[in-house]
Amino acid sequence: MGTNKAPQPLVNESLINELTTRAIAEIYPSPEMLAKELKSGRRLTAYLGIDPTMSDLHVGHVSQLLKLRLLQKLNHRIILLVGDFTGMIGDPTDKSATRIKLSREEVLANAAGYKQQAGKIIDFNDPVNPAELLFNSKWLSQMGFAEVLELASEVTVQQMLERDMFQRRLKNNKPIALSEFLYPIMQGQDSLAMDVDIEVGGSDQIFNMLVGSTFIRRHKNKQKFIIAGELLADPSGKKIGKTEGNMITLNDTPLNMFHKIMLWGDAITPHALELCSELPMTEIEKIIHDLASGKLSGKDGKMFLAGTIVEGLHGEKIAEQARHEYLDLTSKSSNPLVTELQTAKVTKGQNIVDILVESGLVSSRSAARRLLLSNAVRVNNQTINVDWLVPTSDKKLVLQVGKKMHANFRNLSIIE
RNA sequence: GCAGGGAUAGUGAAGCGGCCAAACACGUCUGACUGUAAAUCAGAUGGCUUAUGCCUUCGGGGGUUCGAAUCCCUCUCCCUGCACCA
Repeated sequence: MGTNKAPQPLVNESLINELTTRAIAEIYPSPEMLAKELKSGRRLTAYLGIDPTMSDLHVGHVSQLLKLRLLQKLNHRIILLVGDFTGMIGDPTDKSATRIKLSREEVLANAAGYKQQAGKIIDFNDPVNPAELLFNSKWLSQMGFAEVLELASEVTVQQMLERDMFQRRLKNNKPIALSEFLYPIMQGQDSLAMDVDIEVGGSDQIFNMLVGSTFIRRHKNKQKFIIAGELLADPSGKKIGKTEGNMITLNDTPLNMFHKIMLWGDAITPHALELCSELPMTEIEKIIHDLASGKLSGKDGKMFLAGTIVEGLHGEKIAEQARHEYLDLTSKSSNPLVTELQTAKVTKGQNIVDILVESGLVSSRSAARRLLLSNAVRVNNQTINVDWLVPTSDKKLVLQVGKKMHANFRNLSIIE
């Protein structure tokens, strides 16, 4: 590493404009100052930190990764930081209770897929300006108590307590672990250790990111810029993807991703296009206009959204294929024979209740019976009841529970 | 350390000796309607070889009782006062 000569930063008005205005919640100290810095010709170092608390990155990360991508295009140095050390403490942001600490093993396991998934958006293999992957345990695990105290003295308890989520917990008499106060300090130390100029993050990270700016100002005597992106939400402010089932990870298959996006409310389309795609803002304006005038239906708008997001991650060809498979899967008449269905082996005469449990589609026999009673189970698109047994004639059957997710389908291959 | 209060299913929260597998709300799942969207309406939501049957659940353990989520003892954890405090 580091044998290449650092590339010369580009000054591209439209990219810089995109970077400083699109999907932005806040830029510190100001968008203008950031734009000015980006045009200074100095090569800047920017980073996005992600705690490996989950095994996969999700759509929420896309807009921030796109910010990094823009910076990469402008030839600035970009870093994806895996918070393998901080992840073991747990960020208190937006948590009403102390977060459960993760074990070292869990953290590393979760971090494993990040590079590959983030690689769909930022380029780790660029010959001239590759993105870098760093782990913050590298410096945080080396710190002594004296250094920690030194940094801790630069942040006041009052500043910490200003945070809503701490206030809420104080009011509700919920505990606040002292280690949670140290979280922003560790994140600030990340900025110091990498000597960054820009930190990219969600608007929920503003407090933590500002601590880093404070440290940088005091210790490096320069301004660290903060690009705080908007969080994906529908117009009523409801956050997207908070529930497990609707969580779209960058590891989802294209079809799955396409389908999950189609389950979002229609109202999200413009916001999601702005955040999660690279579609030019002028195009998005047009979509908004067409949606408002009725020229584009809510459904078609969302189809477009799903196609655009999947294309951004997997390319045009695969996106088109996902679209076809989705249409195929959802058309009422066709047999839902799609690629990549999981297979379960069954024997002739086997009872449907057993099959449902053994194939992992439902968690208990009681649950299976309940679903059967409510007409939720289909074989080859035919609703079946509790008494159904594997027939002697067919060789392959498609079993479906409910009509929602791709994951609720199984190919049944019958053995003698 | 002392004195009080609390721990109930995914979450919040009722229940305070039998009618409790446990109200209600949220969430989740399913059905209808749709665009396998949203909204709305309806049902379900511990498990079991489907049973107006059995088993396991109300922080852990032990007891009282014909019978305990409910009473007593004890342990663990949390909260609130008071005391102590580098």
